[in-house]
Amino acid sequence: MPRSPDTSGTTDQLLDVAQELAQTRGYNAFSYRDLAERVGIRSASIHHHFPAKGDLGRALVARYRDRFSDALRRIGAGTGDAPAKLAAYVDLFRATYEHGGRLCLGGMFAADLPTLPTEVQEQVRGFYADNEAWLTRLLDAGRRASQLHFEGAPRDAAAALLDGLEGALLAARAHGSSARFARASRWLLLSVGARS
Amino acid sequence: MPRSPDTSGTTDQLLDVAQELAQTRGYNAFSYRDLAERVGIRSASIHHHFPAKGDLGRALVARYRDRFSDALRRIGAGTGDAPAKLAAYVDLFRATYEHGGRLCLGGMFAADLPTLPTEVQEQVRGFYADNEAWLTRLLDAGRRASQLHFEGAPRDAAAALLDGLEGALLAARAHGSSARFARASRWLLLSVGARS
DNA sequence: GTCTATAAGATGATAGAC
DNA sequence: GTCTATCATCTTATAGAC
Repeated sequence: MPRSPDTSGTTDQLLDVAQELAQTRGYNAFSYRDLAERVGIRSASIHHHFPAKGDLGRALVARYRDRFSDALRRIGAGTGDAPAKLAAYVDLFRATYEHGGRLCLGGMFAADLPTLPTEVQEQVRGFYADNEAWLTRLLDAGRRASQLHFEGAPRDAAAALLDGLEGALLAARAHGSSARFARASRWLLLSVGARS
Repeated sequence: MPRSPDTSGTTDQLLDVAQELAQTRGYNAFSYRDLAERVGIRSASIHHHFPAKGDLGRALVARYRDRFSDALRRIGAGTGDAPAKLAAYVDLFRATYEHGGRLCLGGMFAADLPTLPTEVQEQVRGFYADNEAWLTRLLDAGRRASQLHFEGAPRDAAAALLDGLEGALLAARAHGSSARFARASRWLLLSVGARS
């Protein structure tokens, strides 16, 4: 009988390693050779899985975006109130930093944007759109339910929240401090009136 | 009689062009050849001004940090109240985006951090420290004077503010929209009770 | 201070054998 | 699906002439 989806296939292994390098060093600071050495095959073999580096980049953001959307759906379907869901959202970013000091792939690729193939650029914009839309809905509903308290448009607060978290990852890694992330993110929650 | 400091010397020209490329594409996505073509000399000649790329990187952040500190001093020495000074601070970042969709060099190099020579890494951390210290003082004084209104430690608000602005530049460029920056930054000002 | 010439190594990529 | 071999190009960097 067939096993559950073999997640250790070479393609997945390549994606896993490439994602780590992309989140840590950025799109332009890792090579097929870097991947090859860590996965244990020759760099030429990678082209069988991803003919061009742009194909790898596209697959990378597409998968990241899918997984992130899944996480948002899981949080949204949960039983907690808006502050709890917001805390769970923040925790997604905290976990990213704890995972070897990684940045959000969306944020990292946003920094690399003009150097990326256009299809990858579009995926990055999609990642931002996903997050802003989800956050806007959560903030709006939370305020209507008097669970959150802030001034201004939910859409603006959502943008500021996402940007704050992306920036907090950047700063936390620069400081080499998870506490630095915690301080900035705690304040963000406070600023939308999410008492915890 | 000698002219005022010749700012169009080759070294300065190289720094100017390198800064633009660094803010736009990142440290690893521009080469001595890119600089050479734009400045109109041969790439080998650049090594006379900056023997290794790390020297260029260090000079780049050092100058950026100096200029930024000057701007902070100017704002701090101004006559306005805390909300006005905060708005002027935000405007520094807005102007960066308007200047050809550039990111903050500090934020961009924070994204490139692990690929940077260690001396450059230290300068980047220094940039963050400069900004956090300056913002902390401003926020603290502003709240004591009842010109700003927010909860939590000024140091945490300062971190969140800086991170929000770095992230807002990233997002604005991804969206190709100065309005996107305006929305996020306006909300940030609102969140510290800076009525404008 | 800028040039030509040159180097060693990296990079993304292809062809073709196994 | 992975390998060896090979490629053109790019990248940082040096030596030495002008």
